[in-house]
Amino acid sequence: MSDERRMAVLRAIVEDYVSTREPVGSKNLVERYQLGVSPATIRNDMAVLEEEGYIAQPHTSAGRVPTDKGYRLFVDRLATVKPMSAAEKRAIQAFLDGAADLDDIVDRTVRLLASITRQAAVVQYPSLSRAAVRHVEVIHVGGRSALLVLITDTGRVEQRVVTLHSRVADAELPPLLADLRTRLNAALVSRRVAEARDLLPGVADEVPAPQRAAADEVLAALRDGLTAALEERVVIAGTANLVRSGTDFPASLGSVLEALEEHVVLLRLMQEMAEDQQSGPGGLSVRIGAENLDLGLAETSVVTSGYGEGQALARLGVLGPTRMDYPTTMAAVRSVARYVSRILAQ
Amino acid sequence: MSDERRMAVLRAIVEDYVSTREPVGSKNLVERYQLGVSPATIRNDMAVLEEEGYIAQPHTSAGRVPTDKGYRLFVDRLATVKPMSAAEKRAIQAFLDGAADLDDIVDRTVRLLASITRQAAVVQYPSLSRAAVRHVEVIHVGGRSALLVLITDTGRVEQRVVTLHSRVADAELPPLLADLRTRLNAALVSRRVAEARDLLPGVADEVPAPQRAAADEVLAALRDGLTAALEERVVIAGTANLVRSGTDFPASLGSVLEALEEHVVLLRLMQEMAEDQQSGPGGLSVRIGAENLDLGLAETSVVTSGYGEGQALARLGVLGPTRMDYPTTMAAVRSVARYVSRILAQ
DNA sequence: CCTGGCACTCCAGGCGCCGGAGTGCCAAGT
DNA sequence: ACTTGGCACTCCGGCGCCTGGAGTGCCAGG
Repeated sequence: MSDERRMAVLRAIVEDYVSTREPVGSKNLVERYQLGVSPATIRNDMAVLEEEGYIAQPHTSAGRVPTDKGYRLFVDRLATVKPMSAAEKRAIQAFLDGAADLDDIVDRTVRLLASITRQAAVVQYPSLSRAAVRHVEVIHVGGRSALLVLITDTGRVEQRVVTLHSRVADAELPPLLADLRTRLNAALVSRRVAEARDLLPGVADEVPAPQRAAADEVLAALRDGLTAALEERVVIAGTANLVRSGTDFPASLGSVLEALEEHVVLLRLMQEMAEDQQSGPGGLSVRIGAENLDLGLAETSVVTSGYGEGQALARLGVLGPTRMDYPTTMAAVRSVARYVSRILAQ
Repeated sequence: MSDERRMAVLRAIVEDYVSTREPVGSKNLVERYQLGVSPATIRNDMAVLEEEGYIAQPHTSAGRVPTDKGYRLFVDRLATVKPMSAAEKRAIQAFLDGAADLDDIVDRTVRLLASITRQAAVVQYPSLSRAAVRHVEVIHVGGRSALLVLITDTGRVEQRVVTLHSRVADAELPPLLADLRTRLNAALVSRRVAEARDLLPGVADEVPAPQRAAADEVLAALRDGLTAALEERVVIAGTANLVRSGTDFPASLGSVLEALEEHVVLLRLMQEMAEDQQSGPGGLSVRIGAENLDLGLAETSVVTSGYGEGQALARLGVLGPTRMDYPTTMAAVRSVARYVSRILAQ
């Protein structure tokens, strides 16, 4: 019972099913792949594979279809991630190199991923709790309003406008704000965002009593901005691609789109995938079908990779039918993640 | 030939077809609506309506279905926009009142529209070329970098980071930037964004020669920011709703999603609808089916309304199958537009 | 352990059939 | 000049039937 050949059979089944979308039978298998044995032998192997839960038949006397477990084994041990061609690599680089600011990078990346994989793409903004405060600015913009600007070392910028209601003379406002600006930068710069938020009360305590109320108003807004900077954000694209391969989603297509719009769900998924220790080389992580059933994404597979410094800043990836071409998808995700990381490194 | 009754028949056909999704025949029509005549009479009317192009039959001996032209007549002259219930109005208000900044308003609005109409919703950011500059800030953030912040009176904020390459002594940087800040605010505040962009060269000309190169670098970045502020942005939601009523889109569902992702297409559509002088009371405008064929949105209808000051700031609306419930959809779009305008007025 | 043969299963799709819903038209009624 | 009932006609949609083909499991022999 050559275990090796059975694996070859499983691989052939997955590849064939992915490309034809039809249950694959023993006869076709030996015709299309060099297995060197007769259909009857293959049938025996298939019976074992079915017993072990790697494949299944839709109904008696039909061909076999890989199960989620079968796909899992395939990506973990059988698939060889095909390297991308030089031309493709160059295209990726050229497309991403034109980006200006962070928003632009994220936007281009998600479109690029969607178009080269022909599936739905997801990119999470680099931020997480690892980001640190780079600069805080407090600007008096006429009247009793002030503008707060918060810049993190991941390139993210948050701003808030505060209109002060406290009893402070108009003339005192500018010096008060300038003072706050100095204190804040001294206290917060190069702290992590979450840390910085916890330090705000300490800053407030050092402000002289008469101006304390106004300072509190400003700090409340800043706290708001820091919280927003902690908040994860995602961008998606290529949902039309899901529809195109729509026959692969019996009935769930609607719920898939819903999940995609519910950014909270996506973020949780990305989070979980980041924690998967099974994530292979290059930070690639794959979720298959029912593995994320709880999220309303049964029948879908997700391939993601970390990106950014040490692949820890955030994740990006694609989402498609369980029956997807894992090797090429994984290659594309990995390549894009690398180039984006490189660009962000500047 | 009572023209009046024929219109009543058309209205009944539209309403029946919208609610049943099935071609409607003369017999059913007299049963379900109080028309006070016999089926044979209705048949005569229907023959005329078909002759005039308002209805059509999918095949001989089937019921009638409204054509695009029929829907058009319906919305223009036959439909009575049902006012929303007090409870619904309160719900809308409550949902929007919690919003913090502009992004939050837009985000909540688009989700709200999608959920109450059960269709796809689109909200364009208020900006357009009407927005004016409220404040420009130039901040020195350590080293040779400066942060530019641009605020418009529509609440939009753009920021850019510039790293200077010109030959300017480190010590000269702060005063140079402060000087620029003053000049820029003097020249640009309360100008329209497009106007402001054209004024930049004038500002540059007044900078003393030795610092001219550095100033140009800063102004280039600001020009960039102003251009971005001019750029239209849209947000969409509720694409899953389109899939749910998927049977109404024979084959085009994919292209509809594509169009939705191509923000450029949407913006052009919004633009065109804003120019439609047929836009009825309350700034409502409706596009039906093939009227926007060129955009890949055949079989789709779009209902939008302007919102913001004088309904001129931007547009919002929903997009769904041609066979949609126009009266309630129009009512919902109108109500939401009003509340958003009210909130933005502050 | 592989292989050819064989009997069995079962879906997919083509065919024919009919009922029902709908139409157009006409002649008669008001 | 409309409206109406009657009537013949059309045609889709669904149902049942059937058959061909692809696939399987099992067995006995190499």
